[in-house]
Amino acid sequence: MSADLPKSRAPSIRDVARLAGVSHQTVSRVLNNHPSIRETTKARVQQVMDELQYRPNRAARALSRGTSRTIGVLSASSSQYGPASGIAAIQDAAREAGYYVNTANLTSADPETIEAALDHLMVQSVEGIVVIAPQMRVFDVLEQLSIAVPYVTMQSTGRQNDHGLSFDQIAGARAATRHLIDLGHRNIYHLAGPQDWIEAEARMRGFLDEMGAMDVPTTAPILGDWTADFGYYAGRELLRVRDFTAIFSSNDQMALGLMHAIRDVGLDIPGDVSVVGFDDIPEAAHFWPPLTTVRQDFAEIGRRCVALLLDEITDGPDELRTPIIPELIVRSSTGPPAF
Amino acid sequence: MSADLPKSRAPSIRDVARLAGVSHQTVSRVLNNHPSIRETTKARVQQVMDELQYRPNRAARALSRGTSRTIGVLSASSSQYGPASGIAAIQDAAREAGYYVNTANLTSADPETIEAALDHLMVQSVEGIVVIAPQMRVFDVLEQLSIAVPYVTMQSTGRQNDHGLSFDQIAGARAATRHLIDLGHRNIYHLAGPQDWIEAEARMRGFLDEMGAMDVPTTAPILGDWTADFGYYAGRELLRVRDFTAIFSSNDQMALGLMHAIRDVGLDIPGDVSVVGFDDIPEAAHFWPPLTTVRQDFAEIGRRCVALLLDEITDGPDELRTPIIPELIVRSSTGPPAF
DNA sequence: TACACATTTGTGACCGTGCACATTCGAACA
DNA sequence: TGTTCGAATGTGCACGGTCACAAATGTGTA
Repeated sequence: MSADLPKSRAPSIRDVARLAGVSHQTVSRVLNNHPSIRETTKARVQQVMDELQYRPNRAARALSRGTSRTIGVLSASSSQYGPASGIAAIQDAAREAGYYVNTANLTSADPETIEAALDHLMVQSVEGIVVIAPQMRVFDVLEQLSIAVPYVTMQSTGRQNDHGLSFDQIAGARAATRHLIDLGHRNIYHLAGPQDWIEAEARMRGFLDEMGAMDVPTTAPILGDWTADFGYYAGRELLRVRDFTAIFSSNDQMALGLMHAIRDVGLDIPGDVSVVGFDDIPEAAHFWPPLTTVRQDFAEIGRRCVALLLDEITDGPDELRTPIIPELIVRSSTGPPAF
Repeated sequence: MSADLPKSRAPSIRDVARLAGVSHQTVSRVLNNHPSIRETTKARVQQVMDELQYRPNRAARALSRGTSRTIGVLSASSSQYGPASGIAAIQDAAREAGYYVNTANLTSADPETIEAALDHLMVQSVEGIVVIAPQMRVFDVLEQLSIAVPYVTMQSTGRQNDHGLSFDQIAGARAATRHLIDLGHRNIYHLAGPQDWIEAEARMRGFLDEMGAMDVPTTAPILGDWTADFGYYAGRELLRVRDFTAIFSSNDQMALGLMHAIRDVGLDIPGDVSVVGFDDIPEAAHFWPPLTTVRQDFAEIGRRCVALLLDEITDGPDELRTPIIPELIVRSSTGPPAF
């Protein structure tokens, strides 16, 4: 209410400079804590900045140095637990590193939508992209557009030019499958995720690999859509011909729907049918029965994604690519077969 | 590979102008589709833009017009279903309106954290903020800092200067409570959300109001933390003295934990205890038993938030503030009391 | 043909910051 | 006291758009 008249404009670097009796460049140096600045000068400038409540203008900064300090997130089904925790972790990690995050959601998977979402990110001149929509065709579009910035994804694509962060989905799926085989099951179904999803593919491969390695005959996996609704529907269908004693579901939600269907027809879990999920969402421990599942640490993966991306932006080492080993959480939805 | 030498710089408005044989201002006019531009000129410019793969630079734009076309989201527990769907909806709606979204997560609720998160948003000169972290103290900080931009929240705060979008939580909670009373229950507990949360407060008030209106004696609500784990723990505690026939939980996750605890001690749902949740997360229909709950359309609320905020930014009408009426979804977790 | 007037286009400055380069300052040393 | 050299600071311009204003061009009418 004293000297600070209601200027319409926010204070700029030059306003600070004037009041501190230095040049605007000196103020800039204080901002970026340049080494050769006298302590007294620095203190004086900082005091004026406080008084004026000065905030650097991000747009001007971005324009001037040609770099935005922003990373983009390309994400599908971001209201689900997995993607959502990943996004949250990415945001926290990015903010910690002084970066900003912009997210573009994919509402469908056709090329135009993907392209539009990418455009939305590129227009903001993001310096890198984390892809949480691990559908193969997203990568097709990414490669085809020859995006000018580095990108990483949470899962390994298995392609030549792999930008993936290999959380070892295959090992996780194998552990889950092995658990069922070890319990004595020989008729095991796999409820997979949607075709085209990298995670679904990897988990399916893990299932098939383990079944093959243990010489257990396999039936074709059922392709689902990740939802509990689909799990229920698939369960009802499968139970019309009851030729199995265990099901490995590609995620916890579908497992929940499955268990619902199994109980609906009056069967017991795990007495009649064992169920294994994947992800270990926080609710899984309270399903009925508590669900045996494979824990995936989304937060850790999110953090790694950012670290990897920033490394790539600044051309760092590759050690972050060592895969994360998943953990099988055995609860009460699995047991030996009845006969 | 012809004229476009590998310039290091991205093409600017002036590059386009040169090649199209017009002034840079004309190009700018094409970009902002100014009315008085000859069709032929416009076409020519647009063709050059395509050839050059020109993209307007957002930073330059923001700097020049002093407006960022960005809104901020301040969010807590953003990996949970509710906030996550809200955020996704906000992003979609904002993008549709030509706005960008930046999110800041709150990892804790102490003033410094809140202030830091707000700072993160303000530095990006957001034009408005959607608050999805409806803790009272967040608003304390918001008011105290006298934030220079408009903000809205999904829930009504009940304060004088209300920035809330009134999804009618109280009505929803009353409907849920009424449902239990109508079934004949007279000993009903309420498992509330954390103190300080607006939603928790509103649902609790709805519960108490309805109980009072129907002359049913009330016990003090139990304050939880929204998690299934807590629901389980609270259930175990409550069941040591079994003096109730129904519980109304403030969200579905806690209801899930509750049901887990109830079954663990060998009781039947709804035979011995009825349970009602709140939110209707997609999994609720597949809980065991399928959960009676109050549906909340997070996506719709998210869209409204953006609409309301943009209206406020541009000083529009207030009709969007009419509350959304929630819907009670009756499933199988509720029934008449045993005696 | 000349004039008024609307439509279309151009010119130059400016937004706030960082960079390259120039300058000044101050201490150490001959 | 003059010289040298690194540390500290200043100057001017560039970044890529938009804005206000000026100029050119086109159109209709006397």
